[in-house]
Amino acid sequence: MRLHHLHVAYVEKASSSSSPAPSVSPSIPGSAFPAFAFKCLRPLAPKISLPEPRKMIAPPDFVPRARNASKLLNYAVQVPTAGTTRWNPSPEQIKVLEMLYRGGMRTPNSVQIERITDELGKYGRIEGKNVFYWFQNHKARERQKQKRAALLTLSTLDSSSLLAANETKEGPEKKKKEAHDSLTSCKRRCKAWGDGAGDGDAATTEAADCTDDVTLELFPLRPQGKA
Amino acid sequence: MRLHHLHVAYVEKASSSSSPAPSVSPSIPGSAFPAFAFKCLRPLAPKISLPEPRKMIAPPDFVPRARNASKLLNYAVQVPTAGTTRWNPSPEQIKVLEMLYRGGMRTPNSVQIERITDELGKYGRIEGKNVFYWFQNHKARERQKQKRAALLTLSTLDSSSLLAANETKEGPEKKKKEAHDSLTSCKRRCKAWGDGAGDGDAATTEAADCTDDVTLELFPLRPQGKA
DNA sequence: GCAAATTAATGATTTATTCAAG
DNA sequence: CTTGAATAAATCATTAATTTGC
Repeated sequence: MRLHHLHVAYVEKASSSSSPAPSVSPSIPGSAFPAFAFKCLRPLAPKISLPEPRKMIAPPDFVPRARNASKLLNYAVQVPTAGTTRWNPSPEQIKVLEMLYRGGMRTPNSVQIERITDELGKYGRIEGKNVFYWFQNHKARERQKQKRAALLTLSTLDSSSLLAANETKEGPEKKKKEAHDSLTSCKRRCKAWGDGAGDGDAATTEAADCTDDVTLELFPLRPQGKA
Repeated sequence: MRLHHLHVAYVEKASSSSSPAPSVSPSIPGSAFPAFAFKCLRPLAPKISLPEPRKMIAPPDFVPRARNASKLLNYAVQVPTAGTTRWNPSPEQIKVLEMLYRGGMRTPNSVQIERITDELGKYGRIEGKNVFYWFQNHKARERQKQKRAALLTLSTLDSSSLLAANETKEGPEKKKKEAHDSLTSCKRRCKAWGDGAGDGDAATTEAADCTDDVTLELFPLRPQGKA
C-alpha cells in the first residue's frame, strides 16, 4: 500500500582526497554522499503519495568485521599518506555539528544530511555517513553522560555511597541498565525532522519546513540550492 | 601507521532485472540493490591490501521514523492498490532464505545480498534491504528463541520454578540480560562470510569462496553472471 | 625534545530492543 | 501474533592526547 521508494545511490567520485589541503580544503571533489543518500524515488507502482515515504535503514556493508587484523598482522603497514582511515572531524565541523545538535537536531534525514555534509565539506573531507554517525554517537553519548551524572547525583544526595570507585579505570563497568529514560524524559521527542520525501525528480525540496520545536535553520548560510 | 581503506560506493545498475520472467510478480523494476550495496574499493592511496577491506555500515535513511504516522494522520490513505507497504515474502523466498540460513549464512555481504535479491526477485517483489533485514531479524530471533529455550530447559531440570508466567502476554518483559552467550556459545562463529572486496572493476567476483565451515553454495542455480 | 607505550575519545559496526503492519 | 522495519544500546577499533624513557 505504500510507495516503494527506490533508493538510488549515487556514487562518490572515488579518488577524492588526492590533494586534501587539510585544514580547510575547499576542493573536496564529489563524494557528496556515500551511498545511503538514496532517496525515495519511483513507487514502483502508481502509488499515492504517502504521508511520509517511510524511512529506511541502511544495512551494513555485509563485509565481516576485521577486528584487530591490522594489529595482529601488522606487517609493513606503510604509508599513512593521505588521511583515508576514519573521518577526523575538523574543529569547524565539530562546531557546526554541535551547534546543530544543541539546536535540537537528533537524527537528520537524508536531505538534511546532504546539506550538512555539503556544508561541512568546506572544512574538510566528510561524507554523509560521518554526519549520520556523528549524530548517532553524540546523541547516545550525551544521553549516557547525562544518565551517569543523574544517578551519580541521586546517589550523592541519597546516601552518599561513594560509588565513585566504579569508574576508576574501568570504562565499561557493566552498566546499570537502569533509568532508561528517567532524567532524559524527552524520549523520542522531536522525531519528526523534516521529511526527506524527495518525490521523484523533485529533488530540490526545500526541507526547511522542519519547524517542529526548534527554530534553528539548517544552514542559514545556504538557504537553498546547490550553488 | 595504520592502513586506511576508503570505501567507495558503487551505484546500483538501476534496472538490472528487466526481464527476470518471474513466477509471481513479473514487473519488478530495478531495485536490485538499494544503496547499502557499496563495497570497499580503492584505498584512495597506495595502501597495501588489507586482510579485508573493512566493512562499512550503511547508515539509515535519515528519514525520521514514522511510527504511527499513518495512523495518526491517516487522512486519505487510499488505494491499497498493489502491495507496496512492507515486504511480504513468498513461501519460495522464505524457503530459500531459511535454506541459506541453515547453511550457515548470517550476514551476507553486498555481493551475496545482490545475488540473493536478484534470485529471490523471481519469486516476487524484493529488495536488498529486505534480504538484509530478514537475516538480521532471523538471526536475532533464532538466537533469542534458542536462549529462551535454553534457560527454560535449565530451569526445568533445575528447580522447576515455573518461570513460564513471564511471557504470558508481556512480550518485552525487561529481559534477563543474562546468559548472553551461555548456550548459544557459537557467538560470532562464522563471521567471515565472503569478502565483498570487489576490487576495482572486477565486479564479477565469484563470492563463492566462503568455504568457512559451510559448503552451501549461494545459488547453485545461477553460478554467476547477471543473465 | 622526540618516539614508543599507554590511556582516553570517539568514529564505525554489530546486536538488542521496539514499533507497527498484516 | 508474527515479523518486517527502524532505532538505540553495546561493542569494537582507531586515532588524538598523554605519559614515560632516553
